[in-house]
Amino acid sequence: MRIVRNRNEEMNTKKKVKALQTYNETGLRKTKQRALIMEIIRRERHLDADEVCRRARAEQPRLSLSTVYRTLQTLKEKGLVEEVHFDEAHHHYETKPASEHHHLVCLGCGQVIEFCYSLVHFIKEDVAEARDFEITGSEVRMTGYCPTCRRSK
Amino acid sequence: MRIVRNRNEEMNTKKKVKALQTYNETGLRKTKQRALIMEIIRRERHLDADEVCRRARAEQPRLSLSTVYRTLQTLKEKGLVEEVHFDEAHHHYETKPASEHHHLVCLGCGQVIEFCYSLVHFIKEDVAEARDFEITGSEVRMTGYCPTCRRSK
DNA sequence: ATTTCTATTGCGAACTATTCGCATTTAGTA
DNA sequence: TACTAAATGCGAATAGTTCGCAATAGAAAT
Repeated sequence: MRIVRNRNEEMNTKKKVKALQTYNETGLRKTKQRALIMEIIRRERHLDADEVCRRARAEQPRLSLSTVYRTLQTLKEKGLVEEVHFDEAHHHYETKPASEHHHLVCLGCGQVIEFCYSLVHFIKEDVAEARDFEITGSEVRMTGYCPTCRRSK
Repeated sequence: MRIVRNRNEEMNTKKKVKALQTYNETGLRKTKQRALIMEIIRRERHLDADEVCRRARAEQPRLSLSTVYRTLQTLKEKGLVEEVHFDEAHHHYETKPASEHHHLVCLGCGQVIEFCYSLVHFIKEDVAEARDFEITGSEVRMTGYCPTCRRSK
């Protein structure tokens, strides 16, 4: 564990409120890189880090892949971005959605469909109670074949 | 796509039946390595490749990590093993369970609890119909904190 | 039991995803 | 405008996984 000495933590209440109004209430500095990354994943969902970087470099050619990773990590910690896990051995990212949703992945063409299901929330509450867990996240992923890919098999 | 020329495919029916009785109906050759890997993941659930390899080497010190990866992959294709995805950027494996189950992971101590929920199956059928997908797999994962870890926070 | 055929293995190198250290730049203050 | 710490870019390091290939070893045929 390292000690995080965040500017905000040292401020008095009045200043803190002011600070929190900058950059989307996160207390993070506004940078072109971060804004662009945020914009890209807001526009297109469940990209992986490399895809984010490639898209971003169209506008900021010198953007570093490390920065992309660091930024996604930071935004995830701030709760603005969610990491999703498909079958692949790397992560995908998306802006935190208003309503909880889940993923249906076609193994043929790779398309990802998002779907909502209030039952999932119910399961979550139920599991939390049954196992006495404080549940912080849940992810439902289904894989299969879309109509088109099924036909061409 | 490469052409798979499997011995069994060339056999006549009579011989084929005989072959299928060897090594658990899979048509795979019986090897010490494969048997050991299978035994290890049957005994202990959701290990990752490296953990499987370390445990196996207690008995077969020269076992190669590549073999572990290849074997898990093969067994997965044959439907004997399932790959599960936690938050980490690598896979975990378990023998295919009799009944579909899901995972609850404690972010504090890392323990994994398996739970069953027939509702999940219902959701699966429902999504399949609504989106016209042939669904081949589903995975539900919840993360949070167990009672013990919650107390020590 | 011996031979034959090819699946499987071990090894090291290659590859992909991710993180880290550090010098440099830059946003937000004072 | 100057100061300070956050954020960036770069290249190296690490972790997980796959690949190529020669050597080994199951299973079928003799």
